[in-house]
Amino acid sequence: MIDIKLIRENPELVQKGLQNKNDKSDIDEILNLDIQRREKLQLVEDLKAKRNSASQQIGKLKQAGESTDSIMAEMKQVSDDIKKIDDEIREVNEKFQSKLSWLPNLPHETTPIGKTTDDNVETKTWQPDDFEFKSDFKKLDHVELGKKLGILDFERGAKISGSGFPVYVGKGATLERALINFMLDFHLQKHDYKEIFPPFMVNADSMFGTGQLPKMQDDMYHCEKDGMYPIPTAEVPITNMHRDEILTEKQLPIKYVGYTACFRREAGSYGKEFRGLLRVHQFNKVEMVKFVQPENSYDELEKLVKDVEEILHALKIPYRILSLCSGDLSFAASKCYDIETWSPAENKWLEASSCSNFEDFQARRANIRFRKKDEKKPIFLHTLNGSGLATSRLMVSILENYQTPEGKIIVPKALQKYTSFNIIE
RNA sequence: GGAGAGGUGGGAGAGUGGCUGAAUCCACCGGUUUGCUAAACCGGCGUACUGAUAACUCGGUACCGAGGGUUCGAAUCCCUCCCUCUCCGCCA
Repeated sequence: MIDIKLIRENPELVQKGLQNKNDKSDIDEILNLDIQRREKLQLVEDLKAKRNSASQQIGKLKQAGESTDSIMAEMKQVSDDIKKIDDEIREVNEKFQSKLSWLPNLPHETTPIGKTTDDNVETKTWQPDDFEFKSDFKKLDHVELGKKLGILDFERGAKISGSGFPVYVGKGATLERALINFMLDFHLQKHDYKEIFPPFMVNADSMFGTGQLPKMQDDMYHCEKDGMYPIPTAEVPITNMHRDEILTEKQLPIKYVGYTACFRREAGSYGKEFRGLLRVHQFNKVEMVKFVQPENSYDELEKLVKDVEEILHALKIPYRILSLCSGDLSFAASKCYDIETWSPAENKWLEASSCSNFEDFQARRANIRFRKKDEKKPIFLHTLNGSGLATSRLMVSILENYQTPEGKIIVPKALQKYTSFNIIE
């Protein structure tokens, strides 16, 4: 949520930021509702003050045994007026809150201005020193490899659930599990995160808190009967752990890491991108979430990216980092880095991680604050998260990069102690 | 799914129509005393919205699980919903 005070004080700045984010919302309408709302509020609160003091007086008069009929009749009228204005306020307020909840976060000043993915800025590329994968044989893509080795079964996934629900089989399943465990252990042991294993379904308040609702409604699965949403990312349950809480300065920064399955409808994105594991409805992801003091959040974002990079260094997967442009930023983000891993068969980069600073946007929605020494009021903290990483895209890069000319897969060294086999054939 | 009990400030817990934004205790913060620590004593201690002020602050309103209702007036009475706990049933 954008601070209404910022909109009041600096509407041009907010409007500009929204435009840079390709958002067409009109600030004037919100400001107008805000004025209406405050005018009515003042009116009704004066009446309530009047009623409160009269009521107190009635109490005293009654105790003294005096008549209260005329004043009670007068207050009856006041109460009726109050009820009417309160109804009007509720109506205006609902409209106001709803408009406000559709506004995306504003881009940070270091976020490159741009409209589309073409405007994203590459900040780094990396490949292992002993890059042994560039040999010149014809690389099979992950779908062919998966079929040939019997480790991925898309047809049966489609039968039991639908397209976009892959089945991992045999050593494929073990490799997937190894990858998850490796990444969790790595972040726990090397980066000092606390592990969380959250629910995979959340309520609407949680979805609102992290910014999925109301705007992304159609991108999510929804169990209407129970009002539950299967999570699109662990960011949602983990960030909402501290919803409506006031933390202490000492507790910060809080660093959580958790594995969850992720569920996405991916409405309207069928086509070539959907091939194999490239875009699926259910995938696995290890996610890092941080709660930090505002002045530290951009340092923490850089550290978050480093944490992701170290995983890829250990796995020896080539990658590049993009600083997303304003137009490509997600709804809640102020700044975001995408980390993309190399797929030699697809001959392109695949987004495997996204590291974002939401500043206080989510904290406002989810009402997450902390108490700071010498500050009278609790302060909204900053939240960040990053995938560390999503296994489906990573799996594509692993299979394709680690294939041999014979069509076997060498298990990356870092994963071998988790798989207990070194090769898939 | 059935039956019962309950939801009050950071925590424990009082309060059954006006003097209660809420006793008391604990925690926390500041101070006094004291070799240090502790103890004791004194003081402070919710949040949001809104208005005034250059600011320190001051005023108004709201909040006792949520939403409605009754009433001049609701933590307190009524209705609906949600959640927690106990027992029974079902179940991985």
